[in-house]
Amino acid sequence: MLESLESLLTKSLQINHAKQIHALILTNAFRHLQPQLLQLILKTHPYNVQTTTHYIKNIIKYSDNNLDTFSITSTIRFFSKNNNFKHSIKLYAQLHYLGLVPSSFAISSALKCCAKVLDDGVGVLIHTHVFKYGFCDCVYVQTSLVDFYAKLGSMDIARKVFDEMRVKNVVSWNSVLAGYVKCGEIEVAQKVFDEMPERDVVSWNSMVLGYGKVGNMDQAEVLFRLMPQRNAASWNVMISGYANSGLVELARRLFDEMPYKNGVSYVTMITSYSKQGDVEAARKIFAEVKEKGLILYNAMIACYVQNGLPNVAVSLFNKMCQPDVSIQPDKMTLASIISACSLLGDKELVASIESYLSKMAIDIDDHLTTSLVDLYAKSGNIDKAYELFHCLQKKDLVAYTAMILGCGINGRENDAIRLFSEMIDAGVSPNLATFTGTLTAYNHLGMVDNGWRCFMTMQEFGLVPSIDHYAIMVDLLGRAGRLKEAHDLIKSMPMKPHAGVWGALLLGCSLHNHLEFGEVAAKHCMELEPDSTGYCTLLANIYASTGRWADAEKLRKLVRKSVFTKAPGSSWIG
DNA sequence: GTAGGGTTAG
Repeated sequence: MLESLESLLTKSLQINHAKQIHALILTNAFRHLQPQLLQLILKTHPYNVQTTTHYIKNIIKYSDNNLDTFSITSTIRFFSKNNNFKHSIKLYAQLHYLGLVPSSFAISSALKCCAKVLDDGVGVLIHTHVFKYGFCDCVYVQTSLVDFYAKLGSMDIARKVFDEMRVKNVVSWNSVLAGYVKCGEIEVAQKVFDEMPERDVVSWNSMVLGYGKVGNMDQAEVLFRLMPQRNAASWNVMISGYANSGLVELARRLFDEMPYKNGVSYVTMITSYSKQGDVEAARKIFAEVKEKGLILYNAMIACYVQNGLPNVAVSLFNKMCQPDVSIQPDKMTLASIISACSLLGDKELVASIESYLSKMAIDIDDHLTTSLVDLYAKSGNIDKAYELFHCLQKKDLVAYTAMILGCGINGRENDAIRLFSEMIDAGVSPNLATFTGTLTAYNHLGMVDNGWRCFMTMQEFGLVPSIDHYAIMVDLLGRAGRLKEAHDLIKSMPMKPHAGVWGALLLGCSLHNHLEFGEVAAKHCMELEPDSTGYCTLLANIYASTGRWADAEKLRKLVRKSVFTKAPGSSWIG
């Protein structure tokens, strides 16, 4: 029986056989055959990826560590191919733990995964194995090392490994080239490109990408026209290059011109239009695609969320989950949907997302955690937000900003300010949103001087205050009665103040009964928003409290009159 | 080995 099962295992490539044998082996008696079982499953693919993953995990779990290098390597490659990089890395660690000698395949696959998830710990460990097990002349292993360090941004090490390679192929050259492109060193990349003994379409694409990255689309275009052959990636890097330079029309022209569009092309166009705020153009592209995949849906959903249409995003999400479409959302989808929930304040949807996360065993990474931090903070559960915030592997700009804003709207201004200085100490650079949150906190606390100092540090971070930052500062100064400073700040603004800025000054004036600036501010407000009566009322209050009763009454009459004449649709007079 | 999707404000 045992013998026949073993020979069956090696011979059986039929899917139905594979399933039967699988069932048999799981009945305990044949545990020792699990390495072969793994091979069988990986060779025949009797299940879909999800089920296969599930079984493989179980087989490994119950294998009593009797797996061999070959089965583990195949499994590492299976996980890697299905974007399950963390599992690949874990398995490589297990291989090492079992005292098995890794193959060149295991090493290069595991390094690839480390590069994908930027796991420098395991990656560097694998580098020591390369020496230990003597893979110094294996071009695949060495190239994976170059690629790993290049992706990590450690170009000096990548270069060192590359220079020491005795045998190099075009992929090795492309790896260093892509590394220099990635960190924006286009001159060095150009030098590498010139030195290359052989170039293929990937080399050319990297150069086109590199020039696009540094904003030199002219040179990118020159290379694009010059390259001996193009593939879809060539067109796509040009499209995203133009899109990232804000030249969406040129991107679109190439998109229309390209002979064979693929999924990436559509997604690139949708994302470009999304960044431009042109939701309708993005939606048209989306509608054009016949076979819609997960990434396309993700791009469209993100577009809706980012452009203030969370409800549309949620309905598209619901559509993709329906049986006739039946696309499994992943953590990217969920990050956008959580953001939508946060904007909508939809408690029911939040509950269903939470159960989905646990049911589908979604890998909750820092990105996803950050969107949850924002969600809980915005919905008032600041303790839970804090808890998740502390669970983050790496607290980045977005996480700090979400937390600072969250504290601000939950009355924890002191926490917001503390988090701000914590983030600066941690070497994380704030952006405009961070300052919005922090300045708002100072504003609520009425801490004028600290707020002012904070405002002044914006330029140290290379930031130009937006109109809203000015509005917060005017509000802060105005409430504190420092009306001249507020007025001076408005006059110094490089952009035209909107009604919110003047309104903040007017509010300050009404709190402190300051007529001179109050009249100036009110005049601007009424010019900018002639339909709004609130400004008249504020000015009338100033008149009244400074004893100018006649002016006050005149304005109030005006207000009453306009209430009766304006906006008939919303008026009870009808 | 090159190209595409996610999180923070308004």
